[in-house]
Amino acid sequence: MVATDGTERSTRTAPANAGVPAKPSLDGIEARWSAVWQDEGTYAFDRTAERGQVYSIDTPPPTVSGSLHVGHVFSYTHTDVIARYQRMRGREVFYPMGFDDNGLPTERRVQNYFGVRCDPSLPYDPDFTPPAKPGKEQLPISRRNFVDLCEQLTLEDEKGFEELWRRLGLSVDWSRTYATIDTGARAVAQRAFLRNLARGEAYLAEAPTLWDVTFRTAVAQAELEDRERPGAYHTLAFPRPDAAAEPVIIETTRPELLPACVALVAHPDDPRYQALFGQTVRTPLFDVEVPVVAHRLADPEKGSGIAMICTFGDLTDVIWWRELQLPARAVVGRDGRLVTEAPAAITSESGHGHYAELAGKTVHSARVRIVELLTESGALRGEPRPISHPVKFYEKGDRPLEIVTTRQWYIRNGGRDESLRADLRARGGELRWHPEYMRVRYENWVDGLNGDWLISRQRFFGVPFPVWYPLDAEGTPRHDEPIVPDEASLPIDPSSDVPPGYTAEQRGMPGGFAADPDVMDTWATSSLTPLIASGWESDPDLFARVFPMDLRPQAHEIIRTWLFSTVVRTHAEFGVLPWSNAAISGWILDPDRKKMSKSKGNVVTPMAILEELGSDAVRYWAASGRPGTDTAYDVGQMKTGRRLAIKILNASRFALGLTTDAASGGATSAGEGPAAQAAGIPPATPADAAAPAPRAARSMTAPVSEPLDRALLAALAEVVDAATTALDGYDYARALELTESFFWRFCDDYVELVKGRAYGSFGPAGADSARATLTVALSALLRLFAPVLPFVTEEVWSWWQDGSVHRATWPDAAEIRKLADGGRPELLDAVGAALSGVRRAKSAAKVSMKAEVAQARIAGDADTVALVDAAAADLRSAGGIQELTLDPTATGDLTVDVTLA
RNA sequence: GGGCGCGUAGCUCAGCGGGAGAGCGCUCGCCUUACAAGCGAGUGGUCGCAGGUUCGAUCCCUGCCGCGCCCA
Repeated sequence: MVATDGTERSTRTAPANAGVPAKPSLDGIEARWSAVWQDEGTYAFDRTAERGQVYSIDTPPPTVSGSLHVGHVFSYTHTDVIARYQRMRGREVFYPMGFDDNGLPTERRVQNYFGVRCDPSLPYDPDFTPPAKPGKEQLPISRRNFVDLCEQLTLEDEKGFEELWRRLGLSVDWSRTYATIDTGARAVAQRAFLRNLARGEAYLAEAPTLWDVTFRTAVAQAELEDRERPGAYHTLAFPRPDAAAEPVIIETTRPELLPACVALVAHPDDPRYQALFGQTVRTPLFDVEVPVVAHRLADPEKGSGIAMICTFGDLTDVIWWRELQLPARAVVGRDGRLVTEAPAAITSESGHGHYAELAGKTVHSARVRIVELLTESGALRGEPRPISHPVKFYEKGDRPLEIVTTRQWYIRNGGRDESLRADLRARGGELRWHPEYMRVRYENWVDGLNGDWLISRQRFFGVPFPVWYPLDAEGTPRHDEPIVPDEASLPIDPSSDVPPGYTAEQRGMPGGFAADPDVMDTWATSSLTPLIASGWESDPDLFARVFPMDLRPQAHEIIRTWLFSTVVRTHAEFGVLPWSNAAISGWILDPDRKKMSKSKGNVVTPMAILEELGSDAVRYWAASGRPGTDTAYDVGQMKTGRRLAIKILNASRFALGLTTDAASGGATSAGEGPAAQAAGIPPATPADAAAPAPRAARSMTAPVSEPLDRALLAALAEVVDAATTALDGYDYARALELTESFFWRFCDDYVELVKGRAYGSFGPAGADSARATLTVALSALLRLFAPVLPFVTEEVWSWWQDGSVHRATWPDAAEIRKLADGGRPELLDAVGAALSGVRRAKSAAKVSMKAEVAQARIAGDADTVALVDAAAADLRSAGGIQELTLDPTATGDLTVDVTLA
């Protein structure tokens, strides 16, 4: 028969049984089914679906400059399980894939890979080719050449990623990929920025900024981390103007900032310093007069309770400087060295002399030298006292951050506006979190914001700000009058594109224009992934069908960055949440309970393990990890998954064999009995009717008459209900556990019990009942397993069903329950316990399980024994029991006394 | 320092007011025509510690100890 798409599919159309291989195997199923899914468009998004029918996913774009590790496999599997479940529930799943190629990690990788570095002052070289091997010295190249290399390398990386994802079986629509630096993403990032700017949510400000001196870029609060570092308290004496008065003693960990000192500060209630407030002191060495001021943030417990305020040693300095309106005397430059020119406040000759000793030195060297100078002058009291204290670092950097005053773009995020902060906090409350307790991470973060979101980065590979500045007659940029492009022209690069109303010759000329030199923070682009993937402003029809999205899956450590920033952007643009659900995955830990990360060198490459054990096995492990819970990398669990997959192959082969071996009653065509409905087999079409109907389907017209069969189906219906509830709550692990444990009972007890009857030992009615039950149960089990084990379930499905299991409907508990017709799940437990008792006796006697039992006597309470009695014939058959006696008079647990033959 | 999560069998983890569970491991057995990459049976835990609530606590409350993470 020819399938609807025109391809030959012999396994689906041959006479019964021919589709079931004699020796089923997992070998090669990943490649085989990935290709079929691709060819048949199994996961293609139907963009005619209405919004209510769509389930849309804001997939995390992995950073292509890194490599995928098992942590990715872990969390992406979780999302895929949900996607597959929703698809089977009848939702049209919008599941795109992005690649994050934007930003510093890519720059670093390109530098190392090609042995180059970006020098923006160089002109573009159209003939440039990178050296075959990176040389010792990094080759300086132009910005455009550098960006070309970034794009070249990330394209290769993307290919490798896609190959792995396909192998893993992600049900992504691969026709819908994006990269965070591609044309569409740049246009979205620039458009969103221009809208922020127009509404006043984006603004340019010259302000003290956390600065990484290695990368020479500003960094945002969200990218900070505290690291414990050794330091030392230095006790310094500040002389009073009245030389006779006692000097003021302060303690500082950063004596090199003494030339930047603008005041001393103590707590307003501190009795020790009441008399000093309003007075002045003079800085040692530099002899600058500074006031003693009061501020609540001065900690009376810390050091001597009085501190020096420098511009700027830390973020508290910035607060003091701003709130107390102190002058700026910056000494640390963007390169992390003390600037050449002494602050103007230093006027004395000796002050200049001392400063000259420090100028040009790194912060570290300056500290060493100033300690010597302070010691010589006598201002340093005692020895420095070593301490350990938290120091702020850029999370990707390895030198402490400095604070320098620079001009930067900011986006309002509630950090300086209580009403916006409250609104954004409320958005977090609106979002459904899985697991629920992850919400507090969001709230902690919002509550702790101390400023707006700084989005400028002084880097090369990123989305440029779509902004130029007019130059006045002296050639000085007018930062207060930025020139912006039309939205229609986006994306633009202001360093090569010319603003409206100007000519290219005017670039950099007085009266002309200059480009904003910076690029946006990667999060400024990543925060727009729901808009990039949905075709915001470029495909309004698609956008209306998929946005706001249903799900954001992501890791917990980027709630403050990715999740929060996305909420900020859509709140500003649309006044809505970007998605209704956030599923937060945990981390992968190595067997020593350490987080797996590249820097720890304990990362496992996923492709090897996928090839060794199969994708379903690895997915099984991933899906066993509870939502949000950190999970150990566990090869043993993967092996269990592989065994499960093999078991599904074998059990399916057997069950399908049982349902087709013996001649069966009716000759009706497939898909018309009630069991056929419950098994998910569609009604026959005219084309199908011409072909021989699989016998598996024929027996499904038979009624499920036996109590044991009804019990099995009743239990199955309960499992379907519970698994459905679990998946609706994003608890894929619970759903898997329920399905798996039912499946083992199905194999070990039910199938063993009905084997004889299904072969026809007790006549056609009993056989048909068993076969119908096996078929219904197998069909439902395959579909329950399908989201977690897409390959093996598709393989088995193809033996006897049309179409993909991944487009089949999710099992319907009500239909199964109807077939069960009042069957009692406890019957299965009771008969299972009886069978177990018989096995125990054989095991204890060390005889084969097929050994005959002369007599078995089963005692228990009347109800339980009656249940066993209802399946007595199957029990006798499965246990090889010649004489079965039932005693319904006992109390307590079922007991089984066995006399072997 | 504040917040959140977690401490249950040798290991990995479920359970979360009335019988302490699964998988792996280990022991013993079985070539049983679906499966020996299998099957059957068994072994194994004062459920972190100390109080409290309750007729009853692994489960709820309080405190403590340990581990992890987030935030300062």
